[in-house]
Amino acid sequence: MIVDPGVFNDDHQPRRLQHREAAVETLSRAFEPASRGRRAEDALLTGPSGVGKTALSRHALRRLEAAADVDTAHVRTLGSTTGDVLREVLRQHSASVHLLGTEPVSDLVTTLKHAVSRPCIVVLDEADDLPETDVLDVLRDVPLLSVVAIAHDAEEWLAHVDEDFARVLTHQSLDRYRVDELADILEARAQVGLRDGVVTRRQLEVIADEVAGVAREGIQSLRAAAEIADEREHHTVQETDVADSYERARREIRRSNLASLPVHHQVLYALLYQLGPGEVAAGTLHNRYDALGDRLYGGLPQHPVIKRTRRNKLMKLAEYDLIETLGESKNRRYQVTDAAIEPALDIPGLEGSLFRK
DNA sequence: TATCCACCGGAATTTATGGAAG
DNA sequence: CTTCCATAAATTCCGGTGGATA
Repeated sequence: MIVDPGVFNDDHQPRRLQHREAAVETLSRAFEPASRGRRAEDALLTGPSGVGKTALSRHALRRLEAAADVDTAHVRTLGSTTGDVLREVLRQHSASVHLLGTEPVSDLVTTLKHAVSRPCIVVLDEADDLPETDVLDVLRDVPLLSVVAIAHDAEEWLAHVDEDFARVLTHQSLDRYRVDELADILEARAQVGLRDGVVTRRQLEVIADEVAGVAREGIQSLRAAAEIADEREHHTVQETDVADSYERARREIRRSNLASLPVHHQVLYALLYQLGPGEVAAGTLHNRYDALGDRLYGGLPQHPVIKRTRRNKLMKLAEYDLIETLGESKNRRYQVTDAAIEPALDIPGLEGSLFRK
Protein backbone atom coordinates (compact mmCIF):
# COMPACT_ATOMS: atom_id res chain seq x y z
CA MET A 1 0.00 0.00 0.00
CA ILE A 2 2.90 2.32 0.72
CA VAL A 3 4.81 3.07 -2.45
CA ASP A 4 7.08 5.86 -1.19
CA PRO A 5 7.79 5.73 2.55
CA GLY A 6 10.03 8.77 2.28
CA VAL A 7 7.15 11.23 2.14
CA PHE A 8 6.15 10.26 5.68
CA ASN A 9 9.48 11.10 7.23
CA ASP A 10 9.58 14.09 9.54
CA ASP A 11 12.22 15.77 7.44
CA HIS A 12 10.46 15.31 4.13
CA GLN A 13 10.10 18.56 2.24
CA PRO A 14 6.96 18.67 0.05
CA ARG A 15 7.16 20.26 -3.37
CA ARG A 16 4.64 22.91 -2.52
CA LEU A 17 3.90 24.29 0.88
CA GLN A 18 0.16 24.53 1.34
CA HIS A 19 -1.78 27.00 3.46
CA ARG A 20 1.21 28.99 4.68
CA GLU A 21 1.10 31.74 2.07
CA ALA A 22 0.92 34.62 4.52
CA ALA A 23 3.82 33.31 6.57
CA VAL A 24 5.96 32.72 3.49
CA GLU A 25 5.23 36.29 2.47
CA THR A 26 6.28 37.65 5.86
CA LEU A 27 9.57 35.80 5.81
CA SER A 28 10.26 36.77 2.23
CA ARG A 29 9.80 40.44 3.14
CA ALA A 30 12.26 40.04 5.99
CA PHE A 31 14.74 38.43 3.61
CA GLU A 32 14.24 41.06 0.92
CA PRO A 33 17.29 43.23 1.73
CA ALA A 34 19.48 40.19 1.15
CA SER A 35 18.59 40.14 -2.53
CA ARG A 36 20.17 43.60 -2.80
CA GLY A 37 23.32 42.48 -1.08
CA ARG A 38 22.33 43.83 2.29
CA ARG A 39 21.77 42.19 5.64
CA ALA A 40 18.32 40.60 5.99
CA GLU A 41 16.08 41.38 8.93
CA ASP A 42 16.19 39.02 11.87
CA ALA A 43 13.07 36.94 12.34
CA LEU A 44 11.33 34.88 14.97
CA LEU A 45 9.08 32.00 14.03
CA THR A 46 6.89 30.58 16.79
CA GLY A 47 4.17 28.02 17.18
CA PRO A 48 3.33 24.65 18.69
CA SER A 49 5.18 21.44 17.84
CA GLY A 50 4.55 19.83 14.51
CA VAL A 51 2.83 22.66 12.64
CA GLY A 52 5.52 23.15 10.02
CA LYS A 53 7.87 25.80 11.39
CA THR A 54 10.93 23.99 10.12
CA ALA A 55 9.33 23.18 6.79
CA LEU A 56 8.35 26.82 6.36
CA SER A 57 11.82 28.13 7.06
CA ARG A 58 13.40 25.66 4.65
CA HIS A 59 10.89 26.56 1.99
CA ALA A 60 11.46 30.29 2.38
CA LEU A 61 15.22 29.86 2.28
CA ARG A 62 15.07 27.72 -0.83
CA ARG A 63 12.99 30.36 -2.57
CA LEU A 64 15.43 33.05 -1.60
CA GLU A 65 18.45 31.07 -2.71
CA ALA A 66 16.89 30.57 -6.11
CA ALA A 67 16.49 34.31 -6.55
CA ALA A 68 19.49 35.89 -4.88
CA ASP A 69 23.16 35.41 -4.06
CA VAL A 70 22.99 34.45 -0.41
CA ASP A 71 24.35 31.84 1.92
CA THR A 72 22.19 29.94 4.34
CA ALA A 73 22.57 27.56 7.23
CA HIS A 74 20.07 25.56 9.24
CA VAL A 75 21.13 24.55 12.72
CA ARG A 76 19.32 22.49 15.33
CA THR A 77 20.28 24.26 18.50
CA LEU A 78 18.46 22.22 21.11
CA GLY A 79 20.95 21.51 23.87
CA SER A 80 23.84 23.02 21.93
CA THR A 81 26.41 25.40 23.27
CA THR A 82 27.53 28.64 21.66
CA GLY A 83 30.54 26.85 20.22
CA ASP A 84 28.48 24.01 18.79
CA VAL A 85 26.22 26.42 16.95
CA LEU A 86 29.06 28.50 15.53
CA ARG A 87 30.90 25.41 14.36
CA GLU A 88 27.81 24.09 12.63
CA VAL A 89 27.21 27.42 10.91
CA LEU A 90 30.79 27.48 9.68
CA ARG A 91 30.60 23.90 8.49
CA GLN A 92 27.52 24.61 6.43
CA HIS A 93 28.75 27.97 5.23
CA SER A 94 32.19 27.13 3.99
CA ALA A 95 33.07 23.53 3.28
CA SER A 96 36.71 24.50 3.20
CA VAL A 97 36.91 25.43 6.87
CA HIS A 98 38.24 22.56 8.93
CA LEU A 99 37.20 22.32 12.52
CA LEU A 100 38.47 20.24 15.36
CA GLY A 101 35.61 20.78 17.75
CA THR A 102 37.41 22.46 20.58
CA GLU A 103 38.41 25.90 19.32
CA PRO A 104 37.72 28.74 21.69
CA VAL A 105 34.57 30.65 20.87
CA SER A 106 36.49 33.85 20.15
CA ASP A 107 38.45 32.16 17.35
CA LEU A 108 35.26 30.88 15.82
CA VAL A 109 33.83 34.38 15.79
CA THR A 110 36.86 35.73 13.99
CA THR A 111 36.76 32.94 11.44
CA LEU A 112 33.07 33.50 10.86
CA LYS A 113 33.43 37.24 10.38
CA HIS A 114 36.03 36.66 7.70
CA ALA A 115 34.07 33.92 6.00
CA VAL A 116 30.84 35.87 5.59
CA SER A 117 31.26 38.09 2.55
CA ARG A 118 27.68 38.25 1.29
CA PRO A 119 24.29 38.10 2.99
CA CYS A 120 23.98 35.00 5.12
CA ILE A 121 20.85 33.78 6.85
CA VAL A 122 21.12 31.35 9.71
CA VAL A 123 18.10 29.42 10.90
CA LEU A 124 18.33 28.50 14.56
CA ASP A 125 15.87 25.67 14.92
CA GLU A 126 14.56 24.44 18.26
CA ALA A 127 15.90 27.62 19.78
CA ASP A 128 13.74 27.71 22.89
CA ASP A 129 16.67 27.75 25.28
CA LEU A 130 18.82 29.98 23.11
CA PRO A 131 18.31 33.29 24.90
CA GLU A 132 20.08 31.70 27.88
CA THR A 133 23.28 31.45 25.88
CA ASP A 134 25.10 34.23 24.11
CA VAL A 135 24.94 32.80 20.59
CA LEU A 136 22.49 35.47 19.55
CA ASP A 137 24.73 38.32 20.63
CA VAL A 138 27.67 36.73 18.89
CA LEU A 139 25.85 36.13 15.63
CA ARG A 140 24.29 39.60 15.54
CA ASP A 141 27.79 40.94 15.75
CA VAL A 142 28.67 39.47 12.36
CA PRO A 143 27.97 41.96 9.53
CA LEU A 144 25.69 40.68 6.75
CA LEU A 145 24.57 37.78 8.89
CA SER A 146 20.98 37.55 10.10
CA VAL A 147 19.08 34.91 12.01
CA VAL A 148 15.72 33.20 11.96
CA ALA A 149 14.98 31.77 15.38
CA ILE A 150 12.39 29.02 15.73
CA ALA A 151 10.77 28.47 19.10
CA HIS A 152 7.53 27.38 20.72
CA ASP A 153 6.54 30.20 23.01
CA ALA A 154 6.88 33.72 21.62
CA GLU A 155 6.33 35.61 24.86
CA GLU A 156 8.79 33.57 26.82
CA TRP A 157 11.40 33.85 24.11
CA LEU A 158 11.04 37.58 23.72
CA ALA A 159 11.16 38.08 27.47
CA HIS A 160 14.64 36.59 27.64
CA VAL A 161 16.12 38.55 24.79
CA ASP A 162 17.19 42.17 25.00
CA GLU A 163 14.63 44.83 24.14
CA ASP A 164 16.33 46.41 21.17
CA PHE A 165 16.58 43.07 19.49
CA ALA A 166 12.97 42.23 20.26
CA ARG A 167 11.84 45.50 18.71
CA VAL A 168 13.49 45.01 15.31
CA LEU A 169 12.53 41.36 14.95
CA THR A 170 10.06 40.27 12.34
CA HIS A 171 7.77 37.98 14.25
CA GLN A 172 5.61 35.37 12.58
CA SER A 173 3.58 32.86 14.55
CA LEU A 174 2.10 29.71 13.10
CA ASP A 175 -1.04 28.09 14.35
CA ARG A 176 -2.37 24.60 14.08
CA TYR A 177 -3.92 23.86 10.70
CA ARG A 178 -7.64 23.83 10.21
CA VAL A 179 -9.10 20.44 9.43
CA ASP A 180 -9.57 21.12 5.72
CA GLU A 181 -6.08 22.57 5.44
CA LEU A 182 -4.39 19.61 7.06
CA ALA A 183 -6.53 17.25 5.01
CA ASP A 184 -5.16 18.95 1.88
CA ILE A 185 -1.65 18.37 3.12
CA LEU A 186 -2.34 14.74 3.94
CA GLU A 187 -3.95 14.31 0.53
CA ALA A 188 -0.79 15.48 -1.17
CA ARG A 189 1.30 13.01 0.83
CA ALA A 190 -1.12 10.19 0.12
CA GLN A 191 -0.99 10.89 -3.59
CA VAL A 192 2.76 10.48 -3.66
CA GLY A 193 3.30 7.98 -0.88
CA LEU A 194 0.36 5.58 -1.18
CA ARG A 195 -1.21 3.60 -3.98
CA ASP A 196 -4.00 5.47 -5.74
CA GLY A 197 -7.37 5.50 -4.07
CA VAL A 198 -6.55 3.63 -0.88
CA VAL A 199 -7.72 6.44 1.41
CA THR A 200 -10.74 8.68 1.09
CA ARG A 201 -10.85 12.41 1.60
CA ARG A 202 -13.24 11.80 4.45
CA GLN A 203 -10.68 9.60 6.23
CA LEU A 204 -8.03 12.26 5.85
CA GLU A 205 -10.38 14.77 7.43
CA VAL A 206 -11.06 12.43 10.29
CA ILE A 207 -7.31 12.13 10.91
CA ALA A 208 -6.78 15.88 10.62
CA ASP A 209 -9.52 16.44 13.15
CA GLU A 210 -8.27 13.84 15.59
CA VAL A 211 -4.75 15.29 15.69
CA ALA A 212 -6.12 18.82 16.12
CA GLY A 213 -4.26 20.28 13.18
CA VAL A 214 -0.79 19.12 14.15
CA ALA A 215 0.76 18.16 10.84
CA ARG A 216 3.48 15.91 12.18
CA GLU A 217 1.02 13.74 14.07
CA GLY A 218 -1.36 13.70 11.14
CA ILE A 219 1.29 12.52 8.74
CA GLN A 220 2.51 9.84 11.14
CA SER A 221 -1.07 8.68 11.69
CA LEU A 222 -1.61 8.42 7.97
CA ARG A 223 1.45 6.27 7.67
CA ALA A 224 0.34 4.14 10.62
CA ALA A 225 -3.13 3.70 9.12
CA ALA A 226 -1.62 2.42 5.88
CA GLU A 227 0.71 0.08 7.76
CA ILE A 228 -2.16 -1.30 9.81
CA ALA A 229 -4.28 -1.79 6.70
CA ASP A 230 -1.43 -3.74 5.15
CA GLU A 231 -1.03 -5.93 8.20
CA ARG A 232 -4.74 -6.72 8.15
CA GLU A 233 -4.57 -7.41 4.43
CA HIS A 234 -7.14 -4.78 3.59
CA HIS A 235 -7.08 -3.54 0.03
CA THR A 236 -7.94 -0.02 1.07
CA VAL A 237 -7.67 1.75 4.39
CA GLN A 238 -10.68 0.96 6.56
CA GLU A 239 -12.28 3.05 9.24
CA THR A 240 -10.95 0.72 11.89
CA ASP A 241 -7.43 1.10 10.54
CA VAL A 242 -7.71 4.85 10.92
CA ALA A 243 -9.19 4.51 14.37
CA ASP A 244 -6.20 2.46 15.49
CA SER A 245 -3.61 4.63 13.80
CA TYR A 246 -3.41 7.52 16.27
CA GLU A 247 -2.27 5.49 19.21
CA ARG A 248 0.35 3.75 17.13
CA ALA A 249 1.67 7.06 15.86
CA ARG A 250 1.80 8.64 19.32
CA ARG A 251 3.19 5.53 20.90
CA GLU A 252 5.99 5.36 18.38
CA ILE A 253 6.95 8.94 19.19
CA ARG A 254 6.88 8.25 22.93
CA ARG A 255 8.86 5.06 22.64
CA SER A 256 11.66 6.74 20.78
CA ASN A 257 11.56 9.63 23.22
CA LEU A 258 11.98 7.30 26.20
CA ALA A 259 14.74 5.35 24.51
CA SER A 260 16.67 8.55 23.89
CA LEU A 261 16.81 9.54 27.57
CA PRO A 262 19.65 8.86 30.01
CA VAL A 263 19.70 6.63 33.07
CA HIS A 264 18.23 8.88 35.76
CA HIS A 265 15.18 9.51 33.62
CA GLN A 266 14.84 5.79 33.00
CA VAL A 267 15.01 5.07 36.72
CA LEU A 268 12.36 7.64 37.58
CA TYR A 269 10.11 6.46 34.80
CA ALA A 270 10.44 2.84 35.89
CA LEU A 271 9.77 3.74 39.51
CA LEU A 272 6.70 5.76 38.66
CA TYR A 273 5.52 3.02 36.35
CA GLN A 274 5.77 0.51 39.15
CA LEU A 275 4.06 2.73 41.71
CA GLY A 276 1.22 3.35 39.30
CA PRO A 277 -0.94 2.90 37.48
CA GLY A 278 -2.62 6.19 38.09
CA GLU A 279 -1.59 9.20 40.09
CA VAL A 280 1.31 9.00 42.49
CA ALA A 281 1.82 11.68 45.13
CA ALA A 282 5.15 13.45 44.78
CA GLY A 283 6.04 12.54 48.34
CA THR A 284 5.43 8.85 47.71
CA LEU A 285 7.68 8.89 44.68
CA HIS A 286 10.50 10.71 46.46
CA ASN A 287 10.27 8.58 49.58
CA ARG A 288 10.45 5.37 47.64
CA TYR A 289 13.36 6.67 45.62
CA ASP A 290 15.22 7.55 48.79
CA ALA A 291 14.31 4.25 50.44
CA LEU A 292 15.61 2.18 47.54
CA GLY A 293 18.65 4.41 47.06
CA ASP A 294 21.57 2.68 45.40
CA ARG A 295 19.56 -0.44 44.72
CA LEU A 296 17.76 1.50 41.98
CA TYR A 297 21.05 1.72 40.16
CA GLY A 298 22.24 -1.81 40.81
CA GLY A 299 25.13 -2.53 38.50
CA LEU A 300 25.07 0.89 36.88
CA PRO A 301 27.80 3.47 37.38
CA GLN A 302 25.29 6.19 38.29
CA HIS A 303 24.16 6.98 41.82
CA PRO A 304 20.95 8.45 43.23
CA VAL A 305 20.43 12.18 42.87
CA ILE A 306 18.78 14.69 45.17
CA LYS A 307 15.20 15.86 44.91
CA ARG A 308 15.86 19.03 42.98
CA THR A 309 17.65 17.08 40.28
CA ARG A 310 14.87 14.56 40.19
CA ARG A 311 12.41 17.36 39.53
CA ASN A 312 14.42 18.37 36.49
CA LYS A 313 14.32 14.82 35.14
CA LEU A 314 10.59 14.62 35.79
CA MET A 315 10.09 17.88 33.92
CA LYS A 316 11.94 16.45 30.96
CA LEU A 317 9.82 13.31 31.05
CA ALA A 318 6.73 15.50 31.02
CA GLU A 319 8.03 17.52 28.07
CA TYR A 320 8.39 14.30 26.18
CA ASP A 321 4.84 13.36 26.97
CA LEU A 322 5.93 10.28 28.87
CA ILE A 323 4.48 11.35 32.21
CA GLU A 324 1.95 13.91 33.35
CA THR A 325 2.17 16.26 36.28
CA LEU A 326 -1.00 17.16 38.13
CA GLY A 327 -1.62 19.71 40.86
CA GLU A 328 0.57 22.42 42.33
CA SER A 329 3.24 22.45 44.99
CA LYS A 330 2.18 20.36 47.98
CA ASN A 331 -0.53 18.75 45.93
CA ARG A 332 1.68 17.61 43.06
CA ARG A 333 1.11 14.15 41.63
CA TYR A 334 2.76 12.32 38.77
CA GLN A 335 1.46 9.65 36.48
CA VAL A 336 2.71 7.77 33.45
CA THR A 337 0.93 8.92 30.32
CA ASP A 338 0.69 5.58 28.61
CA ALA A 339 0.98 2.32 30.50
CA ALA A 340 1.81 0.56 27.24
CA ILE A 341 5.19 2.26 27.21
CA GLU A 342 7.14 -0.10 29.39
CA PRO A 343 10.21 1.04 31.26
CA ALA A 344 13.54 -0.09 29.90
CA LEU A 345 14.80 -0.75 33.40
CA ASP A 346 13.88 -3.14 36.18
CA ILE A 347 13.26 -1.77 39.61
CA PRO A 348 14.06 -4.11 42.48
CA GLY A 349 10.94 -5.47 44.14
CA LEU A 350 9.27 -3.39 46.75
CA GLU A 351 8.93 -6.18 49.33
CA GLY A 352 10.24 -5.15 52.68
CA SER A 353 9.99 -1.48 51.99
CA LEU A 354 6.29 -1.69 51.31
CA PHE A 355 5.29 -1.16 54.89
CA ARG A 356 7.80 1.45 55.79
CA LYS A 357 6.50 4.95 56.00
C1' DT B 1 -6.94 32.31 61.33
C1' DA B 2 -2.03 31.62 61.99
C1' DT B 3 1.70 28.51 61.55
C1' DC B 4 4.04 24.69 59.82
C1' DC B 5 5.64 21.64 56.40
C1' DA B 6 6.67 19.50 51.88
C1' DC B 7 7.00 20.48 47.34
C1' DC B 8 7.94 23.40 43.09
C1' DG B 9 11.08 25.55 40.00
C1' DG B 10 14.33 29.82 38.99
C1' DA B 11 18.95 31.18 39.69
C1' DA B 12 23.56 30.86 41.40
C1' DT B 13 27.23 27.91 42.55
C1' DT B 14 29.94 23.79 42.70
C1' DT B 15 31.56 19.47 40.85
C1' DA B 16 32.50 16.06 37.16
C1' DT B 17 34.05 15.10 32.65
C1' DG B 18 36.70 14.97 28.56
C1' DG B 19 39.82 16.88 25.44
C1' DA B 20 44.09 19.91 24.41
C1' DA B 21 48.22 21.95 25.55
C1' DG B 22 52.53 21.88 27.96
C1' DC C 1 51.61 12.60 33.04
C1' DT C 2 49.93 16.91 34.72
C1' DT C 3 47.60 21.13 34.09
C1' DC C 4 44.28 23.84 32.06
C1' DC C 5 40.00 24.83 30.07
C1' DA C 6 35.09 24.65 28.60
C1' DT C 7 30.92 22.56 29.08
C1' DA C 8 27.37 19.79 31.16
C1' DA C 9 25.34 18.11 35.14
C1' DA C 10 24.41 18.21 39.94
C1' DT C 11 23.81 20.70 44.03
C1' DT C 12 22.74 24.63 46.98
C1' DC C 13 19.92 28.35 48.01
C1' DC C 14 15.62 30.40 48.16
C1' DG C 15 11.04 32.70 47.48
C1' DG C 16 6.45 31.04 46.52
C1' DT C 17 2.37 28.04 47.02
C1' DG C 18 -1.14 25.38 49.16
C1' DG C 19 -2.76 21.56 52.20
C1' DA C 20 -2.71 20.19 57.06
C1' DT C 21 -2.94 21.24 61.80
C1' DA C 22 -3.65 23.66 66.07
